[in-house]
Amino acid sequence: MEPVHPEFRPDPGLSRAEMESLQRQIASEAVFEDADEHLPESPVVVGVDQAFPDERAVSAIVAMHEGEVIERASAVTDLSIPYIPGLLSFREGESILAAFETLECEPDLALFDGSGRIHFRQAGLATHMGVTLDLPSVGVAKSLLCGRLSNPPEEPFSEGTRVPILADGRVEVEEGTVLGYAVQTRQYDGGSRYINPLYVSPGHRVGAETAASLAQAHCASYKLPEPIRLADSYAGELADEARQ
DNA sequence: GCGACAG
DNA sequence: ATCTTGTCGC
Repeated sequence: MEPVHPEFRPDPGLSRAEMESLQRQIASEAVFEDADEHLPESPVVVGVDQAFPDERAVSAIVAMHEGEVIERASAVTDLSIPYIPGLLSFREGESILAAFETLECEPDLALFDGSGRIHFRQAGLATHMGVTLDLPSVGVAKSLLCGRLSNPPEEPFSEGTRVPILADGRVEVEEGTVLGYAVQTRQYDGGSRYINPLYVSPGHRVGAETAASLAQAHCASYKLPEPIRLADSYAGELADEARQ
């Protein structure tokens, strides 16, 4: 699929100020609530993840429908900027969009490895990609970029726990706005080890509660939603090949 | 100056 | 994220 808003393509050649300005524009176009048209009964869901062999970015997309993998797509690009917290989508976005351009099926929803609305300018990777493609999207991060937990219960959180993530002073939105949820998708029973929660937020055309529900609904036996987990291992395979 | 920060 | 050995627990 092609970008519906090519003007939002993440050009790594922009200055930092220009990138941040574009993010504010993207955030204003983003819809952080459920779309009027609900998702189909059995949606095609894609998981997106990256790996970085040497100085290149490998983006992998795994498309699933009713629990089955129906397509895999990928792309490799050279990296032009370093990792800068808050500007991740400008480092990885080019290869992600290139991979989407080779995807033949029409996804109804995309799950990204990284933040969506949980971002300084409310325009994390999942939001940037979702708005650019005009595709409903959800951000699934393994650590918290900004914001704070609201009234967290005692740790470790038990499986199924959801804790609201509220905007703090670092986020360009009214303080206390619900940006997403910490979601404990899996947890060990007793024992000495415990699993950290996921930080789930709306990318585009999805509300915070729905984003959390979608992330949970797509988990199989592991902490990460299955489409993302499969995209992660696929990206890893491709990266291994690229290194040789 | 200090703190803090997805992948 | 990536680079890496060992170690814990089921």
